[in-house]
Amino acid sequence: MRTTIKDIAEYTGFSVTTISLVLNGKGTKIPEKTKQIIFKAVEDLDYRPNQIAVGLVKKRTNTIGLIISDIRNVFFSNLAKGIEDECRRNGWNLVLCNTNDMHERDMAYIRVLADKGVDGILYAMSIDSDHEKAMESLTLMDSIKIPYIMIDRTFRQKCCHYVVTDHEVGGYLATKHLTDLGHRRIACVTGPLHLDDSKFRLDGYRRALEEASIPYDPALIYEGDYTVEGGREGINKLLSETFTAVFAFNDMSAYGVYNVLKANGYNIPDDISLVGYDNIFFSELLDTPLTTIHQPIYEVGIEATKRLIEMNEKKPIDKLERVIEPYLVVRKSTSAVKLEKTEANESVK
Amino acid sequence: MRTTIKDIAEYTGFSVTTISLVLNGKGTKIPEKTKQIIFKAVEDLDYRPNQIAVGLVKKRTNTIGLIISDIRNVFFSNLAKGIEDECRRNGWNLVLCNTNDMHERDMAYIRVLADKGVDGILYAMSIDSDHEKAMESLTLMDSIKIPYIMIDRTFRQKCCHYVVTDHEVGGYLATKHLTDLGHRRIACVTGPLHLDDSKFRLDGYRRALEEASIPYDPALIYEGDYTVEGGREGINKLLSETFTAVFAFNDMSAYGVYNVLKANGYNIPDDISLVGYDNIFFSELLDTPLTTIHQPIYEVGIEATKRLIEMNEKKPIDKLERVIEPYLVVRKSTSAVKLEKTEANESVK
DNA sequence: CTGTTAGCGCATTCAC
DNA sequence: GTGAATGCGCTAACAG
Repeated sequence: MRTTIKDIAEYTGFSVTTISLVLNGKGTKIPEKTKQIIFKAVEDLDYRPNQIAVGLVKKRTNTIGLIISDIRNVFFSNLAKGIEDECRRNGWNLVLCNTNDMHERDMAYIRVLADKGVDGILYAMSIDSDHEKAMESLTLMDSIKIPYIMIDRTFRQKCCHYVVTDHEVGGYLATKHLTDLGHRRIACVTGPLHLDDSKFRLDGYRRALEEASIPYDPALIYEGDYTVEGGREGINKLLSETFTAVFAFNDMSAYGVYNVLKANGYNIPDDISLVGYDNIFFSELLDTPLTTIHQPIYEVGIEATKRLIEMNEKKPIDKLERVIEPYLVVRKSTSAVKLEKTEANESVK
Repeated sequence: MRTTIKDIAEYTGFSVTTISLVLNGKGTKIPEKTKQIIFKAVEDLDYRPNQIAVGLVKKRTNTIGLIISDIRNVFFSNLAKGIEDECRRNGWNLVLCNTNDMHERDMAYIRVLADKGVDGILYAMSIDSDHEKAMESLTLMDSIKIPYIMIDRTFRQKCCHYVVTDHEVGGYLATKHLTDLGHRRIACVTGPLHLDDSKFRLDGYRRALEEASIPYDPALIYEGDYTVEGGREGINKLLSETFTAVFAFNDMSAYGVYNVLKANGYNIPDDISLVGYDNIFFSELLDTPLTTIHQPIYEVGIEATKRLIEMNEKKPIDKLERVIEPYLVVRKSTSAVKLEKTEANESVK
């Protein structure tokens, strides 16, 4: 049996209260001698407070719940690492919940986390959350009265705390890099466009286009799903159009584009430039290292965790709207557009 | 305030006991009518038992602790996904702990998990655990009296439950594939050799060599650390030797080898064949898709979780020694050795 | 300065 | 069939 506070009370002869007091640093007026004895006993009996009991009375578990779609997604595992690192620094713990992008699981996990008494939830909404579903899960979140912060994905129709990267700027940066290189026909493999992040990246894309006086052509836009397979399908569809560059809305779909392009004999970047989004560490390992937008997602995890813990310390919680800036990482998959395309390509071979 | 069992007792007029009884399916002798009323009240008041209170009295939390080095490692995130999936199916939860391969963190997390009252621990020991440290953490694990299973990495000097893949067979398979292709000089970039898994893969390598009557040459062995950087360093050192194939003990270091080899103008597989280990999803996305050993690590997660949950259900826990077989995945990074190497290479160019 | 008394929310004997 | 009493291990008034 685990030693309890009672055991060390008997062992020392002091009452349970005294023990609790000194162990929680509230024994201001307890003689040094008594403390010594108690600490020694704690040492001798290897006593550690049962956190379940502590949690029951304090209504605090020092635990955060993380709801994401799939930890195997490198993007999310980076996020999770940031969160867990910050948790550890503060003596907190992390409960991991994968929803596989199913809204019902969002709902189920929110309830479970509430039942377990977590002190906060970090929430990356399921990809299948349309307006109604998003509303439903956020209403549930509000009803359980546990602080929560939305990460990565937002849902602006409802006011809530969030820590995100600036997807509009990211989309802009990626596209501007391409227009700066002279590209005027830029295809897009987006993510699901009912998601704010995808929507914003597309906004950024359009802004960069406008600045370069390039008309927006819907025929160049393929709505993907952030997967390698989606990237493959997208570029296959897109290949009937003419373009000199592709902007994939995440690195995973960029890999799909990359594969199909190379398989079809295209040279990257000589024939077609490619820029991704996320800066997954694999991207620099490709034979043609991928130019991409770096999202400081690890930092998002840290920041969100810090704030969530803060919310548990002090009362005043003003609206948290933290936007972290992404930046462009130029590697080998993009180059200036060839003025006389066909000829240029020939000369390369 | 959250509704408690007391609330629904008052609401229905029945006692707390009765509520508890029917909600836990132990009200065999309670009239259907009463049950109906209670269930209705639960519905009306949206009552859900506080799991902290339940945990305190039942001494069960239905929670598993997972100790790994770094969730960003694709290998571990696959493992974690398997674990969490199986947890969810059983109504359990997962607490994630990253140790960054630091033994002291293993120790700290083991204690924390015990304090939180998890019902089981899945433990992948820190990479820096030498004999003494391994002994220390396993002794601690034993002392806290919580069921635990070692995953991926074992420590055979001490008897404990484990679920692993067969590293010896994996090493054998990888090497045999190479010897079958005619390679006789096969370089190795291993993992830390004080780890059982690396040690066993090397054993497998030697067995395949013996079978092919190839002498073991220590000069071809570089002890790496399972990182991309380690792979780079390893191959740079090894390049002074002659060999026609490289066996990297995990895909990450294979990427390092791959990069350096290509950067130095070697063609894979024409000049040098390369086989990795792990079958990370990224390996098939390389320009030269990597031949590698697939470790069913997701399945390891599921299996380990199942057994850990079982240990909480029934008493009889016999020694668990589950070994899951890996298999070879042949892709494009390996080919038959060229008989007249130099000449053959020239003709390719 | 320290001990007594009450719960936290729930499950579980044991009576009625 | 149902309820009152007890306690899980701990913290926190409140006394003294």
